[in-house]
Amino acid sequence: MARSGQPRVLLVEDEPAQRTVLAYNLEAEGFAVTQADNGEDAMVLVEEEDPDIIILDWMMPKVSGIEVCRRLKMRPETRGIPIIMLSARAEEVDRIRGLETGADDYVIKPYSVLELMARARAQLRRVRPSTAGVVLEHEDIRLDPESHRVYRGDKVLKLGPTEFKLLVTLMERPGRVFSREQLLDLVWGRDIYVDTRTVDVHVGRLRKSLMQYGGSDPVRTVRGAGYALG
Amino acid sequence: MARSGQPRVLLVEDEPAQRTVLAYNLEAEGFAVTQADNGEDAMVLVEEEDPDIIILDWMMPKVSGIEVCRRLKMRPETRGIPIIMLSARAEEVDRIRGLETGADDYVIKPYSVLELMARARAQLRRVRPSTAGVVLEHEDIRLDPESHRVYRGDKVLKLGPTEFKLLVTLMERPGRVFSREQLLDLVWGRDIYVDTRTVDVHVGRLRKSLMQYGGSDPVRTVRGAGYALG
DNA sequence: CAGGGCTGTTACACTTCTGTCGCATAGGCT
DNA sequence: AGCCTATGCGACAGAAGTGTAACAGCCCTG
Repeated sequence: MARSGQPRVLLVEDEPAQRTVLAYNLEAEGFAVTQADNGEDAMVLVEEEDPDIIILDWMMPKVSGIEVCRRLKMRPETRGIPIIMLSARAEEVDRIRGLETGADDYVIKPYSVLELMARARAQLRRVRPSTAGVVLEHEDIRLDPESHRVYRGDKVLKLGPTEFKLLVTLMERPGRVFSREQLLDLVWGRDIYVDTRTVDVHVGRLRKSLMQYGGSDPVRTVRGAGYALG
Repeated sequence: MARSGQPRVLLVEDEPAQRTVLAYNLEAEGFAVTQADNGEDAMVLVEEEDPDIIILDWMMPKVSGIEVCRRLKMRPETRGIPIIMLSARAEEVDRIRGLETGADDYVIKPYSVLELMARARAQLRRVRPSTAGVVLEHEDIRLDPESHRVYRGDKVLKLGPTEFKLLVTLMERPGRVFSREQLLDLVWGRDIYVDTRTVDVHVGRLRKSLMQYGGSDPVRTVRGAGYALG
């Protein structure tokens, strides 16, 4: 099912203050947030809200996070929902157990809110395009996120990993201008510190790749602002 | 309110040397910096300057950074301003997080200035993403902030960055007369030292660009007052 | 461990934009 | 009309933004 609009997140955390801060940040990030403070409610809300992603505290009264996770990953209809586990303990044992229960990612408290946001987005990105099965198209460029292939006309293009992510980002909103900072954010990840000029270089490489069999340059440079497709 | 120009940062740090270094770097990075060396002044300056982001030292005389943060996050009108907390040691970050002051990010001293800049920019981006998907229109001129494109009739116009920002400003309130000083403020940014006559020149350039395919002059000169659209 | 592909940075050339000046012209006032 | 000030506009040097090649480091794979 291809859904648009705000991605829905189910936030399960028993500590009210932490939950509030996280909810605030998630909402600022563009998520529609549903909150639960225990595992039982969480199980119900998964049904009702059908979230795109779940952020789950490990330690909770009644039904623990790990138990919620295990149950959800057992049921076929909820298995596909990415789960990020929050844990207070850093021991490797926990990490392994968390992943064994099927959590898709794992963040240790105290975490950087930014990091958590980045991971949530990454999970979402991972699940969304493929479940949607959408092929992105713009003019004569076709991009299949599932097979990781890019076509121009009837030719298959060869792109590097960064070029690919860059193109995905641009193609998700053709025409929109992305600043170098936004692109760093979306393509490289928000907690990576890379010179903004690097974006230029990769855009250059992407251009070259897109035109490897000829054709016009589909990437528009907006001086003083950034880059856009078309 | 859609603001353009330099992002404003309120830097609150009681140690003069550190404050100076940071202010210097922030300014070099394009921020308009307001400084405070204690929490009380900070609270006042938040009102007066309405900053886009606050960088806040944790340890300070009188009102501590934590307290400032807590107060600001409590009030709806200031809650949206991102706050980056500076803390002296890693363990303290835990405590700050434990206190749930609601800071948006934390940076541990000694920090890399580069990192702090990156985080500040990231926060700014998070809050001020883009002027919503609205297309500004006035008579036969259409301006799409997202794609950074300007049309007159069915022709795409080519504008320079300053001309574009100038036009955005004028189109946000068609008919309103903006003084040269206001335009400098809105388009160039707060404390940029530029001759007011420069506005004339850019208005001239904007006029030329808007009429590059013919058409009437949509910009009205109000002698002794400024410029307006229509 | 050598080779290849990819990445991030840097340097340089090139283009476009910017701010200021000087002078022409228009508008308003007495 | 005559005067004075505000505005328009072309020119220009310097600044800023951008494209690209070159390079060194990294992580693979064979």
